[in-house]
Amino acid sequence: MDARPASTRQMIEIYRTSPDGLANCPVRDVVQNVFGKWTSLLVMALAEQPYRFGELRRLVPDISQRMLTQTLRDLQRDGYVRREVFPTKPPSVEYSLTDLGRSMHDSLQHLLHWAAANHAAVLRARAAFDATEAN
Amino acid sequence: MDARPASTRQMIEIYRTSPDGLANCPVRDVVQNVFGKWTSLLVMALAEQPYRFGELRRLVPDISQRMLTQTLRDLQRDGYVRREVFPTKPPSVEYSLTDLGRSMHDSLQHLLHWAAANHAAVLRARAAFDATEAN
DNA sequence: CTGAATCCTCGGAGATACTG
DNA sequence: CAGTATCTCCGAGGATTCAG
Repeated sequence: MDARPASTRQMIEIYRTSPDGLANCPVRDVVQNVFGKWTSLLVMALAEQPYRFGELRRLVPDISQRMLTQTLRDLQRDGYVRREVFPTKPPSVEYSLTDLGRSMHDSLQHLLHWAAANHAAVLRARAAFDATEAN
Repeated sequence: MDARPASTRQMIEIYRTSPDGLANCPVRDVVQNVFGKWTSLLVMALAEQPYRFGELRRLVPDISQRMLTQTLRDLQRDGYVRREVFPTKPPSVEYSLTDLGRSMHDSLQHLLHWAAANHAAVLRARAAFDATEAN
């Protein structure tokens, strides 16, 4: 429809023409998993440096240990995170980003920084919307 | 902590030091709302051109009309989408991206394209993980 | 220290029917 | 045509307890 190489139109077509309808859409399959409640935060942390389980737990105090375990496992499963076990006296496990994870983080960065920079604008929009909606 | 202007470390600090803990974190507040099941798809569609309600419905056949209404409303509330009502004989409503929405879409693009390009790699990682996990 | 196993809650999301 | 109103279901996510 237009000249752009990977146009939004093409992206929509990818959504629409995926095997089992939209359920197995490639883009969504990836993106949805990136937007769990804790995923982006952990990816950001691990993009900075490798961390051990307990370090991540202290770094993100609000996460439950169940969610930390599960999110790390999901990230590992999708190939974003590497898990290394060191058989020390109390066992220690180190998590780090793979090349795939680093690559994904680079693309995610744009949105994260945009969000940080434009949060105020979104809040203003919300307040204005709620105000005009209240009548 | 380091030289990067908006470093991941700073991003993590933004997460950690937000008013009510992580609950009202600016970054997450924005990002979470962008990753609803249909949000990115609708933003992509509207980034291409304005659409009317029924057009969006046909463009995304799998979405229920309830979710279409609700997602569009959420997008409008956060200032990403403008809603214009034309009092024609059968009323018609047109949705289009605002400047804020277009700006957000530009940042989201990177991840969407990354997802489309790297979906195969993720699938391979998953298969390998599940294989070694099966024993 | 690094998890696994259970139980429970809450909200996202779908199906269906009705309305200006 | 463009929505609202209910009902329901399911799974993400949390709290707690147990284990290597």
